[in-house]
Amino acid sequence: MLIARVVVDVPLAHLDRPFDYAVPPELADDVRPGCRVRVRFAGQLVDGFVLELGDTTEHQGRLAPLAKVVSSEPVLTPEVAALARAVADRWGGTFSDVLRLAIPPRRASAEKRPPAEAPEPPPAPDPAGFARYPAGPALLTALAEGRPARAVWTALPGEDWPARLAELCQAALSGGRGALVVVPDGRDLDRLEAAAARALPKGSFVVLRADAAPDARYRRFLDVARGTATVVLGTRAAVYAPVADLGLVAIWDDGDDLHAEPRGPYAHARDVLVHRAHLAGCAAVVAATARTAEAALLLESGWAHELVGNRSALRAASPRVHALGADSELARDPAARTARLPSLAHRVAREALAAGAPVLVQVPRSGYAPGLSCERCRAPARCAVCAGPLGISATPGPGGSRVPACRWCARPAATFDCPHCHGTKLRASVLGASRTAEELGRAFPGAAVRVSGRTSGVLASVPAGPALVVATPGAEPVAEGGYGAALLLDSWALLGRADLRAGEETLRRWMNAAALVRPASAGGQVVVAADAAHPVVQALVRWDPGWLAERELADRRELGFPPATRIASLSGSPEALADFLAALRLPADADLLGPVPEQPRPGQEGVRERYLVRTPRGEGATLAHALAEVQGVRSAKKVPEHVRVQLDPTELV
DNA sequence: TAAAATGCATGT
DNA sequence: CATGCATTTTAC
Repeated sequence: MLIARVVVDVPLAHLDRPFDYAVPPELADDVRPGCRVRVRFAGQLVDGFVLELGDTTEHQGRLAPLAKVVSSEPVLTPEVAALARAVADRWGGTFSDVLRLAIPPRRASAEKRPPAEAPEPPPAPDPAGFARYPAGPALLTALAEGRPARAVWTALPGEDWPARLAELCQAALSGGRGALVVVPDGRDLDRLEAAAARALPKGSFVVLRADAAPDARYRRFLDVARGTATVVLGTRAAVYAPVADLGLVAIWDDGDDLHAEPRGPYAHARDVLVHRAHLAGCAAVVAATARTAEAALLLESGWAHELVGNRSALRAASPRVHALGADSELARDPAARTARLPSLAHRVAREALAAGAPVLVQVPRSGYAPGLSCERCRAPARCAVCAGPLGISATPGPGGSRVPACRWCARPAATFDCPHCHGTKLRASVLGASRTAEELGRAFPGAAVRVSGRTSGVLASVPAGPALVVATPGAEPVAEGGYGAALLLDSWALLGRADLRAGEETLRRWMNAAALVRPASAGGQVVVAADAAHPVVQALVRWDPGWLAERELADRRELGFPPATRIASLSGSPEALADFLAALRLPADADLLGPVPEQPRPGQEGVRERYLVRTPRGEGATLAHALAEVQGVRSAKKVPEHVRVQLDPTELV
């Protein structure tokens, strides 16, 4: 008798295992490993995937028959199934949670198309693009020969990274292997797609983006599953794409928090990618302009080699970076930043504009005055009704009025009474891009001012020519011919954060902006509004992201934070947490930290708190298993209140 | 949402 | 303490 091992699509943790079903003779021709089926499960008809076919079962009782083969298309490949299982285990989630991210919803119409012919592999790429990196040509050769080379690539400032990543894919493809590249957002994906169109044969690659129409999304997924397209370019969910004969996985800007999956089991694209390279025995490239502590650990542990520019190439490519003194007015008072732009920043901007070049101005937040605080005691101003933060939006209200309002519940705050000191006046604690643009317009009359940010719309690029381009981090447009200068005005907001990653994240944002500036030899200058003695500022001035990443890693080791340790965050109501912890069998050397009250999220009710569980890195698997076990017991008992479990969450205070 | 297991009142 | 019926639990 033919038996199908089926993974059913139910979110219950205690049912996270395959179930055997008998294949009725009339379905035997259609059923295939990896295909979608419907089965009767606890009375209900549920969706599932066939993991494998066999002729034996461990199950004692009578096997139920498969109800239906939804489609014969093998969408769950053995390699992806193994990856999904590993990810679920590593992050304490369930297999079906991961599959929901990995396999897009089916669209029957897309399956009707006959599979296209796979294009011929291209020739190996010209290594000239990597000539400035001593280890570059060897990496290309390794990829073309199908060897599992692993690198942390730190791109030189001004690098045409989409072209380089396309060349890495071309190398893998020339050796007959597939490749997978993950980037943070749609704008980066557009650039990568354009570069791939130049370097790779037509039809050999597909672009997977989460915001694509369901039909197009499934069609492209099928191109990959059927093996017609062997290179996948995409955003974070693409780490699970079923690329045939995977030879290379790569990620761009792994420090960008868009790579952190906000849906369970909350796995980070870089970490999934590293797991995948391990399972598939393929090459891996963790690439960025800056460097994360996680990437530093990959180097330190010997898992990856460093791919960095040589000294002279770095000198030739870097802009000149100026920092301000510690006592500068600008460094201390955000409100003084633009209204009284320090003479240095003013001069640098004026010079660039006079030379006919655009100037990039990086500000921390979009909007007009997104953050407000009490004028007297400087405590952050909160909504009297829901305790959400007050702000002034970028778009003026009726009659051009700018009234403070709650950023969660949108209630206008006509009056303000500070709960700490009973002050009644508000001041801007954070200035937004719109406000900065307004003030710069006054400081440089005659210069065109353009804004790129979430609220006002993100620009992909700006033309050469004098203009002030105000952008929030991550929304900096690429300038044709490079920017003449960049002013980094968001220093205090970034460095002042209590966040564990504040230093690393600040350098990442600064470098991503500064990398768009022309080299110093072409007049490119960067002014950073922060104390020159600060290590993050030093790393920028010397353009040494590796040094800062090593320091960050050492700090985390000292403080006992990831990636040096493994930390699980447990959040929920106090009662649910108490219940959860009572059932949790902590690994022997685990610490339990907390509880700390959690900021209520918009639309969330009741008191929530959070515990952290810390274990040594080597105990991570034990911890994840123990957490999954408790989730299983709770789901079997049908405990109504959910406890959110996140392993190595990005935000750790 | 189907079968099996369990709970519970009822009648001898 | 068997029987019938309702409710809860299981999960192939």
